[in-house]
Amino acid sequence: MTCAINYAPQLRAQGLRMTPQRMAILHVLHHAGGHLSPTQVYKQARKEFPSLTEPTVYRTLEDLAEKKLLLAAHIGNGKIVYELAEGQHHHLICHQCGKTIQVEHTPFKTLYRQLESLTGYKLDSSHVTFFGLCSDCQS
Amino acid sequence: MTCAINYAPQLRAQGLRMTPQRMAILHVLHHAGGHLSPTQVYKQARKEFPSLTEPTVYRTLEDLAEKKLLLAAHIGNGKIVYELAEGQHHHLICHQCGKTIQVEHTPFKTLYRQLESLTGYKLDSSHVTFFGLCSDCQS
DNA sequence: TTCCTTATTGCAACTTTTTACAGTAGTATG
DNA sequence: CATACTACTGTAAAAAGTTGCAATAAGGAA
Ligand SMILES: [Mn+2]
Ligand SMILES: [Mn+2]
Ligand SMILES: [Zn+2]
Ligand SMILES: [Zn+2]
Repeated sequence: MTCAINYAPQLRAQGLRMTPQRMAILHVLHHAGGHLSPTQVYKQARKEFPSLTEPTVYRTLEDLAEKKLLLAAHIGNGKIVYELAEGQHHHLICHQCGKTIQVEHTPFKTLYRQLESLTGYKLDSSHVTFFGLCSDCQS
Repeated sequence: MTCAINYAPQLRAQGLRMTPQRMAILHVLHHAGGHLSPTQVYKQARKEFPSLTEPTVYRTLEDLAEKKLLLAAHIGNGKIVYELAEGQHHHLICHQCGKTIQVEHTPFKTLYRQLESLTGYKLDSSHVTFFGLCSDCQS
């Protein structure tokens, strides 16, 4: 739990404050080592900080994602999950069996540059989800 | 409203049935000419078929998207919208001002091929959303 | 330490989305 | 037509996510 205090400087740098609620939420995500849904975060973080409420969890996850401390991923049907922002990557999900794999950002760079010069948008290159059939499910 | 009957063969080909509920939903999407949220579809389709219920709308939108009659788009924060599946395209959304533009699939083809040979996944190349800053919001 | 500013939280009410299951109604077939 | 099969729908209830607002508490300054 104290490990989460290490995020205080990053928060402060973004104009955010460190609170026990945010400590609990960051701690949960820190130890999960993967993607968690808001509900999962809520249930687990409550164990460490029982008075935590849902609105706080949803707001915190959104705020921390906006400030790039977390990554949000859309995993289909409007489901959203979060993880600590560490390596830059994207996801491929099999919509037959659900198997998910990560891919580095590197192969995307060319496309991103093309899109940027084509549209004038400056893309933030983060955490896009693609769907398809994994090798097992293609037969 | 009767225009929606034209989708019956496509439904049938996928093992689905044409019902008055689906007629109403397809009709709404057909005349909207853009992306609608499930709630918007529900409210509008009720005008044409007042006994329509929410579970039917959510199920129908998912089913029709799965069978490729509709496209689902994740537009951030777990929000999802649907449109009739016509041209193949993707979206760029400005997360400052919300301005959304379409881009053709063509420039994605090379990347998709790379990812497929890299991962063994067969990607379905549909309707991905990217976020960034539009030209106006970059200053 | 104390004070001040304002970011953050909890509360209460609300909206949206999901679930399980029993009843209904497309549609193919004779 | 009449029948049978089963995809589809509505109901009722729960779960998940959202909103506005008043009270609280970080954390910088005095
Ligand atoms: Mn990830
Ligand atoms: Mn679209
Ligand atoms: Zn698979
Ligand atoms: Zn913009």
